[in-house]
Amino acid sequence: MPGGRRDGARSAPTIYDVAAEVGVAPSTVSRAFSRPGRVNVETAARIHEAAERLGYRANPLARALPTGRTSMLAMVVSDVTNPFYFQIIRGAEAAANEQDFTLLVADVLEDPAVERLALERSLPFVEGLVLGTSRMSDSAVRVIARQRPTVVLNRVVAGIPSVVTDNAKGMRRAVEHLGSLGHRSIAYAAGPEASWADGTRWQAMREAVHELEMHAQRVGPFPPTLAGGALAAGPVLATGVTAVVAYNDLVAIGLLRRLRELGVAVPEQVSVVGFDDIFGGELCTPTLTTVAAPLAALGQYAVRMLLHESRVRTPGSTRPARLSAHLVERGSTGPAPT
Amino acid sequence: MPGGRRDGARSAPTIYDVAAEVGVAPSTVSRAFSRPGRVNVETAARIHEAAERLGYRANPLARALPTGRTSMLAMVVSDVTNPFYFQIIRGAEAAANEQDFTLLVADVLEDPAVERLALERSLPFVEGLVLGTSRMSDSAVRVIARQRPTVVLNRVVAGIPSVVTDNAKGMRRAVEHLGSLGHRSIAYAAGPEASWADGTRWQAMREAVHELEMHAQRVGPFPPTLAGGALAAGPVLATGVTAVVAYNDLVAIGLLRRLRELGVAVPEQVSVVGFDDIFGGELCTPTLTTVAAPLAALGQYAVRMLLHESRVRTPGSTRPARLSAHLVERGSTGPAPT
DNA sequence: TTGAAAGCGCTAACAA
DNA sequence: TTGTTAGCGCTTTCAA
Repeated sequence: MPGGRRDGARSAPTIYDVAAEVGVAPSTVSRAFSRPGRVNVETAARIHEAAERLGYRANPLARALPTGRTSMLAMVVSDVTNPFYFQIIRGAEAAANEQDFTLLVADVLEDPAVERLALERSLPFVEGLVLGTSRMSDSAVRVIARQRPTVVLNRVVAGIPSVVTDNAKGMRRAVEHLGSLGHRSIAYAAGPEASWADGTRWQAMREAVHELEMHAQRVGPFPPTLAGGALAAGPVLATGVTAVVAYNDLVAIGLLRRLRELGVAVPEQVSVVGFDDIFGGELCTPTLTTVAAPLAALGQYAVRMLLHESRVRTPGSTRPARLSAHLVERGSTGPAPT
Repeated sequence: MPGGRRDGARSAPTIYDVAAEVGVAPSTVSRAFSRPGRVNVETAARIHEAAERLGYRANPLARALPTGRTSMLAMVVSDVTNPFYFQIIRGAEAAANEQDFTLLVADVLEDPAVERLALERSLPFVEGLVLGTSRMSDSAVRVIARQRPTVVLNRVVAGIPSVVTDNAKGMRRAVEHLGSLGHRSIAYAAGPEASWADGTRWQAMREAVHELEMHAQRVGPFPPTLAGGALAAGPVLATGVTAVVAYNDLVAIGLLRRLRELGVAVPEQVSVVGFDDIFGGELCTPTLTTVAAPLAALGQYAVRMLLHESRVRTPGSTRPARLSAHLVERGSTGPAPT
């Protein structure tokens, strides 16, 4: 007796129990649930009534075996403790729940080996996945995407659907903001060189300063962490700029704190702008002006794309969906010193 | 042809393919993987070799159907965006991975209805669950626990295994610290009244001040959020105490910020202590002195208990495991004003 | 519209 | 130690 259940402790009712109760075939019960409309309304009613009475609940595992439909999606994030993901996860989860899917969140600790393992573990259970800032190579991503519908977040991989923040527009807003405060010479405290976001942000800054007749220089790269931000302080000061845009908020906050330790007044002497608008940006002193990425929307949109893709069974548009960012002006930016 | 796979696109190899390749029965292949040792070493070797060659991967869904073993655990948290959970989740995930389990994280948005839905959705897939700060009633928790091995976090439910922070000892440390700084009269900015942690923390403060011949008063309750902390500022100041311990870090940080807006110097005029040591406590100004809950350990321990329990198939000890907390002294506490 | 029957891929008694 | 066989609970073809 496999499963070791039918004995003693009454196991959960199955379609067989319901079928017997109503006096129809199990397949009819199955149909009544999985494709309503393909069964006589009256029969269906009796089936549902009996199911209700018996406390029947479909066993998703049993359903998944023949169909592959688990109603689960995975979201792989490089680091769950990174506040950057909070809203993204929440948005993704909301979108998944909306369509009766469960979201599996896998934390890969910024470690490619862990990432591979997590993927291997969850892949068989899920109908699709969204890769948040994956550390895998483009080709590795493509290998995954061949096995399950996949959407990548904040990165562009040729041939794979993706949803990204409109970094260019966001950076543009930041530069305009600084320009309007009288800053002419600004710096970019760069993040990991391998990062897609880093590349687009710096590129966008160059274009923006050009148009606005300002001047930009890049310092770094630095780790995308508080510590990285602290590291950036020296190099940034060395450039003599009056404002700096950091790769992300963590770097910006780290920078803020270090500048403070060095006795450099923010924003009086140097203005600082972050990127992403994570939790924490308004805890620090001064509060952080930052380019707010549409975090929740990113997660939500990615899941919707994924579900759409897996429904229509076709790769879908491969042109990245660009969600716009906006500037949140807080205390870390001010008029350029004279 | 159910499953709609066997056609065209070659579907993943199964134990049948491997069995045919090696010339043994499928059940032998099954055994070779699921209970090594119960098969001739040499046969096993040939099986593994062939499996490797064919790229065979066990289908966990198929395994789960007859056995109920999905190798998945669920962790239900009241709010994924609450920094309190970051390390807990990570600890839990690490412990799960250690034993080849996948952790499903479900965010229930502090909403009992969502919680019920999430539970309903994930329950059939998992072999056990840890309930992090569940909003459910004790009896609802017991209902769940009857269906799957369950461990509750930071809460004590009679008859259910749980792992909690040693709030009493933690609070004791905080009070001692304040006492040693010369504070004699302190306040507790309370959290939700329904919260188990809130009750034990306040209770512990009363005992500690009693022993140390200090004086304590309780203000609140306040929502366990930044906003709640801001709300607490007025009432706290009204008490005339020189130090306050907040229900948690979020409240403490909110309080810190509001005090600052009100022109009250921290720690010169009032010392503030938080609870939990979440990310953010060292971003604020001044940095936050806090009782550090063993977050990662909590998650880790909970999962280990769970796995143990589900292995031995017996409810296990129902006495809460108490993990100790320690005080992190930072900038928000200082000598009592004279 | 419904029923019978054959799987999905794996596990586990039981017998050999 | 291995093979045979009967499921796990559901879906889906095919025929009625």
